[in-house]
Amino acid sequence: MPSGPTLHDVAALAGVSPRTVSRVVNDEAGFGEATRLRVLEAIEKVGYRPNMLARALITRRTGTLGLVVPQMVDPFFAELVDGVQAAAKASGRTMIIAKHDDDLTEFDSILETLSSFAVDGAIVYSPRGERATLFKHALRGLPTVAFGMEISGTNLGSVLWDVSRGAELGVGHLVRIGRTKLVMLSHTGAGDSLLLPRRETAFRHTLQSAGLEFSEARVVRKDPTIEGGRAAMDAVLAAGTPVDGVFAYNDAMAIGALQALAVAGLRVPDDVALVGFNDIAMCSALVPALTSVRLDRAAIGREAVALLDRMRSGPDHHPPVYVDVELIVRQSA
Amino acid sequence: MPSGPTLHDVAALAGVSPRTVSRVVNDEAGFGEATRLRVLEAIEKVGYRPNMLARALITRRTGTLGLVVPQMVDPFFAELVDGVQAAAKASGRTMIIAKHDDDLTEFDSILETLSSFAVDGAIVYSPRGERATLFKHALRGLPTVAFGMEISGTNLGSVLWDVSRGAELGVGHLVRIGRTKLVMLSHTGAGDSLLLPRRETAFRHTLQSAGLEFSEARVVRKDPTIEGGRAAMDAVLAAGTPVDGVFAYNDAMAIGALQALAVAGLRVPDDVALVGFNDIAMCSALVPALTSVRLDRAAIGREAVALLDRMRSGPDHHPPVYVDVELIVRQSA
DNA sequence: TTGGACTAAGTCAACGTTGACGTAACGTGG
DNA sequence: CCACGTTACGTCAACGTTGACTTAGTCCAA
Repeated sequence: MPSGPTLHDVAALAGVSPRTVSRVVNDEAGFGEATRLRVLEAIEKVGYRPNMLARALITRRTGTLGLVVPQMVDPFFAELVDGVQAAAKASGRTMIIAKHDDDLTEFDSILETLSSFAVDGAIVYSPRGERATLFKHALRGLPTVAFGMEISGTNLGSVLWDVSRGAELGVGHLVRIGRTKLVMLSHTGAGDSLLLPRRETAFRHTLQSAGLEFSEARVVRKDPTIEGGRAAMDAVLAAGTPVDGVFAYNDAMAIGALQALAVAGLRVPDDVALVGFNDIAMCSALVPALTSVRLDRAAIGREAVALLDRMRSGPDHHPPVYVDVELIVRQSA
Repeated sequence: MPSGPTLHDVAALAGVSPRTVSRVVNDEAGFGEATRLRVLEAIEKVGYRPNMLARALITRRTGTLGLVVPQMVDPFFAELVDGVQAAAKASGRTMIIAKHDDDLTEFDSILETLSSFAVDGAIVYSPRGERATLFKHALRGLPTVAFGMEISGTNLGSVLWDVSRGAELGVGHLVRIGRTKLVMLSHTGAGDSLLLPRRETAFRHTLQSAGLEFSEARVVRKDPTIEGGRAAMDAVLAAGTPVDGVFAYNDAMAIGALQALAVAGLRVPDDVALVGFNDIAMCSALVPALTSVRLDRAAIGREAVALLDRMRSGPDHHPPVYVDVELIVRQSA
């Protein structure tokens, strides 16, 4: 692995000092036009590229952000990654993406690695909402923005979406279109302790404020996957629970419900209306297209990057940032 | 952003020279047991973490690999990323992931960035199979493994999967289960020029060698998406082309076909058997579960990392590596 | 003409680590 | 007890860049 040409090589060729080349490269002031041209020509000729390692060693800035998510196979996270990366790119930064598989030890070591590479900040989806690790690295000097959990402090901020309101929107829509026998397909939720209960609570509240019956039998909990959704829907049908509207924990479960309903010969939305959560891209490609609560991933990414910027220049404490949710009505409800 | 404790801080506390601390940290030889313990204790006490930037500046190694893909929202790529990352982790390395959105300029600048961060190697899915950019950066010293295209040279290798064989497997299976009126849902294929024709060619060859009719009307080309697959299948049905077996360009198109067939009241696999390509995770969650040609993403990742290792220590030229494909038979065919 | 302000450079050290080399102390075989 | 190898360190420079400071020259107003 050759090291490539350095400032010195360029300087020698252009007949100036390395410091001057550095100034030209970084577009600082303090050089003449003629010099600038000679230097640029020399840079071109030797194919010089700045060594980020050396630069970062001094400046302590890399122009790089770290993004840490549990996984990327779930389209929700894939699209979240996309949104954050778009925002990072828009602000001229490179992204390092890593995943922790919900493993706390790995999460810790990823943050360690990011720190040792001197990323300018980290944007993370903490495994099971874990907080201590976040505080630890933030205190050591890693500016961090957490997703989906309310947390703030020195070097630590958060971006959230209002899950309760999203659930209200979804369930409210089912009520508004005249559905009265609602069921929620929820998830067993070992992790995600922060966000899960809100959806169920909102489900109950919305039902009650609409004067509709609520009972524990109207919440079925399975894995938050297609198979889980199918199993949950099957369980509802097998139990003979009357149902004309379904609110799913996420889109994957909604897709599973769609399958189960099709197999059972029930039409969507005629017999049963169906609302998902997250609005992954696939929602619009389903038959019938899935009504879902949208989280604007692009906005989330922008807010996270913007918050990181504010944290770097502003005072210690920054309040959590909330990103709007929105109901996208399609064919399924 | 504080810089954190350095070797010097540890050295001062332990009463030794920084060089000795460095030796302990890197587990080189040349220090006594008592010293080792004192140093470790001091490291613990001050919370020392090595600065990767400084280390990499000298050693020219970062223990980091770069992975560059067109995008991550397509489950195929998401799972590919997963496979590569697992392999990198298994060999003790960190991954930097970036996406280029099929933009050649961005691809170039990503490779530039990776070089300037001194990654130990890059694993890339080149936009539209572009080669020149790969050669350029490889020659400049970035060891690179390309996916899905046959290329090799100094610092440059490739990992491929045999698309033709995959297509033969898929189509052959349809023939073997007695289907005689086959259709291929292909894609319009601006990009992917290398891999696309193979599938169609294999489709034709397999048909012909089974003594079945082939005509251009039996290949319909649309976008490689769910919607594209649905449109393609609709087109086949609308044209009245007799069909009892469908081979799709990828799983997304197969899912679209599944939808179109359901809407048309045709049963899968009874009326029409269906085979996808890639075997994304969702295949097994569909109803009916989708038979698909599997590319082993974990194996692909392992081979790519292994090839990179061989390239770093071996001679200049390494032949392309082929990863096996396999037909996963489920309910749809 | 002097002095001050400004411009266009150059010099040197430092960032935190490791490579190359030096050296004092100790052990060991003859 | 001397020569020699080995162990356990220490010293110093270097990696490629930028921060802080210096310097030489120019321009202009007083």
